[in-house]
Amino acid sequence: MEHSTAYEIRMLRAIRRIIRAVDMHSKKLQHAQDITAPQLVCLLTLLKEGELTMKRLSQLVDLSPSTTVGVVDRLEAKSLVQRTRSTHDRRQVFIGITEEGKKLAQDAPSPLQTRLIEGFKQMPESEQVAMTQAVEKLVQLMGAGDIDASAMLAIAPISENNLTVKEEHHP
Amino acid sequence: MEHSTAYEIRMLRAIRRIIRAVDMHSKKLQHAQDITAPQLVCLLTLLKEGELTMKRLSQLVDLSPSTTVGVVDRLEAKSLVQRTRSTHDRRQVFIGITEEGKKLAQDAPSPLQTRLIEGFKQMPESEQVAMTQAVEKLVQLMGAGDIDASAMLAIAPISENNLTVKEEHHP
DNA sequence: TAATAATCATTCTTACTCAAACTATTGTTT
DNA sequence: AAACAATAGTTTGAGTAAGAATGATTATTA
Repeated sequence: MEHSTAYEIRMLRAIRRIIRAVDMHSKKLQHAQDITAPQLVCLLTLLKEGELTMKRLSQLVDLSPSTTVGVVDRLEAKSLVQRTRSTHDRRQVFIGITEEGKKLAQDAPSPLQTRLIEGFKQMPESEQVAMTQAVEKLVQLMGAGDIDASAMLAIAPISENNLTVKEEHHP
Repeated sequence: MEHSTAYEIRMLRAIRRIIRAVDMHSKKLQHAQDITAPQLVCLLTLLKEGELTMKRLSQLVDLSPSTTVGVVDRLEAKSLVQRTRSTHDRRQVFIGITEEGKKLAQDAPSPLQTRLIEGFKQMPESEQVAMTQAVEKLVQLMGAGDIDASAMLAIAPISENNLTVKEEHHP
């Protein structure tokens, strides 16, 4: 095991636990609200952005198109979204949220665990920043940072300066 | 969206990207080495620990028993591990690594991405510590911290002070 | 214009993941 | 000993995930 350092192993284990916790929370959501985390994330994205093509939606939720098709299928089966073929470019399909979907999305719990949210809020903001940046740095190291520009703009610019905490008002 | 702060959204997105990066790396591994990350993690655990019951293995690799069964099935199909029913307690099944499995495990790449490993090594150790602790703190917040005691002891205690980085020497 | 390339959504296959239900076995109670 | 509970492994069902292949459509090139 000469290719692994101690921190690497800890990191790997931590990542594994995060994945598991996310999945288990999703399963709980499914049981209680009849909707899973990926489904809810898609629905919230559609609520916020309006009609989207499959490709654009898959980019926004960080899923491959083939996966997103399945998620949308399940949402459509529950009448939470609907598909409309574009007339201009008939390859495209617009996915829109229904009234029923809006209702569900608006009073659904956060796709992130309440436990995490509560703990997060109780941390001093400096720690929130540090933690978020550490995780984002991890993402960058993993090469998962090939993000489209618009998404980067939608997210507050990440710089070292942010470590010195400022009050931040978001509209 | 009043239940979400800006950092929460960033965090959620970051987690999604990590999950995706891990999965994609596993798919690459599968293509190149005919073994996936979960399979390799199980194999490495068996190499290190020797024969294990299904329950113990699932605990060590942070997977549910039902999931672990599937992974072991696939490893067994490739003759990398074998099952032996216990004679003392015939409910138990011991899972052992085969010679073929040992060979593969010994010169297999790390289940963690080389890209991450390289980037990680090039960071100053203080940053490695900070990052690992931040991620572990996240795990704790997610309630994925119901870990067996030995694992907890192996991990340095996480306190707020640790986030403001100090040099740390570990034996 | 015809052939070719690129794009979008989709289907198919393989694998991972968990909870819940099920089987077999062992331990405990009455 | 019979009834009951507990435990270990497994099967089943639903969902997530990605890549490869496919079909339809649009854009580009010869």
